[in-house]
Amino acid sequence: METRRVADILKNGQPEETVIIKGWVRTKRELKGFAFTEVNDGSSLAGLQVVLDNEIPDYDTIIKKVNTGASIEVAGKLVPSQGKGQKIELKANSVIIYGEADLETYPLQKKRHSFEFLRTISHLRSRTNTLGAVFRVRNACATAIHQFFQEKGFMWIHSPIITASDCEGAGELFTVTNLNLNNLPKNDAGEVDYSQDFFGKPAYLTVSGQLQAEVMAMAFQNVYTFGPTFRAENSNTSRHLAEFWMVEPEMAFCDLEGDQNLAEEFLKYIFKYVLETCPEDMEFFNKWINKTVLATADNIINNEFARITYTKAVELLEKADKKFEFPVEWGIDLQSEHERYLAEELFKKPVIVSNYPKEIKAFYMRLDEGEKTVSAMDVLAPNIGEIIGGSQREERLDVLERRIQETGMESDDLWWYLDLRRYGTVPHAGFGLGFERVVQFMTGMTNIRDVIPFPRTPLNAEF
RNA sequence: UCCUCGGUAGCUCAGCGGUAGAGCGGUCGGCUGUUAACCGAUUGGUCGUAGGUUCGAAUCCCACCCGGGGAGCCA
Repeated sequence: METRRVADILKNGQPEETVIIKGWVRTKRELKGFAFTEVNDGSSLAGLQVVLDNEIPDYDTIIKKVNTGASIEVAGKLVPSQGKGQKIELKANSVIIYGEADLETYPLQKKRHSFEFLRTISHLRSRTNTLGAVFRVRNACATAIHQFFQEKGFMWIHSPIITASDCEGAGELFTVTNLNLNNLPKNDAGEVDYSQDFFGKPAYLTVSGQLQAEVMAMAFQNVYTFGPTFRAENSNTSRHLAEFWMVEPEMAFCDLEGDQNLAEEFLKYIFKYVLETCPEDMEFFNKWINKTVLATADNIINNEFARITYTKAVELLEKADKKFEFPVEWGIDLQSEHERYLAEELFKKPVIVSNYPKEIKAFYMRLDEGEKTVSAMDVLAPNIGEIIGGSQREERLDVLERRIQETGMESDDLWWYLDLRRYGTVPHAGFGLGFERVVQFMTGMTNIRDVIPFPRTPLNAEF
């Protein structure tokens, strides 16, 4: 007989003759001669209440082993519940114990734990309500991303995880090598001789798939990457990971406005999708984690994002009735406090800021008329800050070469990137989005380490 | 990396120079419909690590390690 998922049983909500479920015991309430237990199989936030009484075979031995954390299989009858907390419950006919859990050492209790503590038991924390809900939402979010792009005819492309050049210059890189670190080959100058390394030159974990996405967009028009990205930056914040997932769409024949339109449509789509597919989990976050989660989602879905230029943003900040730690003037990079003011206090919704000074942005962003600004845009979200960063790319070979020089990049490494402008260049644009930040924003979780199953941060790679 | 707060029982914390505490959890007992069940009893500690001050240090000082929050960098 087929094993049923608890989510389906609860959704159906009807009595049934015989049902089998498999899962992990969350709680047991033992009375004289019978017991209630809640079994969770990961399919939903709510578990199924199972009633065990001394008519089942081996009741006395089984009841001692049905403890929080134990894995069991229950066969029985779905009946209307006499209690108040649930519509139906499973009256067990028989129970199989797969694996016991020693209550004296099992670290998860029937009460709330701090997220800090749960991080020290990442191999078990997914069995808690909150982390369970987070990872179901994370999955829904990933599904929504693929569905959004696939529906629009974007091709999912697989950018390399190992790259041999630090093209974007974004942050510190992790080196990839198979040289013997205890006996490094040296050249005449006493430096490490990478010609003897696996790739014959230094190699790194990717910090962005953007340049490769541009390559593929020059053949397939609309593409996106969705995969892991690495930064060896020593950042200790609630918004940074050394290993995180990034989504990077790239569109040929597209300008900055089209880029902004896609970003807005994209965020609306995934919020809508998650609300529709994980209503129970979202209610949970709204109740226990952050009471503005549902209102925020509603705000995203039903309002147009504000769109202002950097120049306008600076104007607004200069006349803001608020004292900033970092003073505002045209030319500065916007600080966290400035971004927060715009998104949280002034507009109270996501704000797209565009056309930043060229000095504070990357070399590949398209130079605007007047050559003071570039066609960049950031989507700033309340409580999270920058959630999306994108731009129209510089498609003009001469301008791009000039910008590479100005920003001190090594054009020899970029020969293939420049070739895209030599052969059939087109205006194109794209953006990057930190996947975990979207999950954070959506769930209201304050620390990014709690929205990825196995967080990688400085000094932390245990699991 | 910087600023700041913290590290005491399995968990969450109180104690802040003079015998190491509470709640929860665990264990045992009670209870025929529980819902983080309830009631009673009980168990549980190198006070992050190493130095120093003191008659005496969980408590004061110093260094280091680890964690939270904020900042920088960014996604």
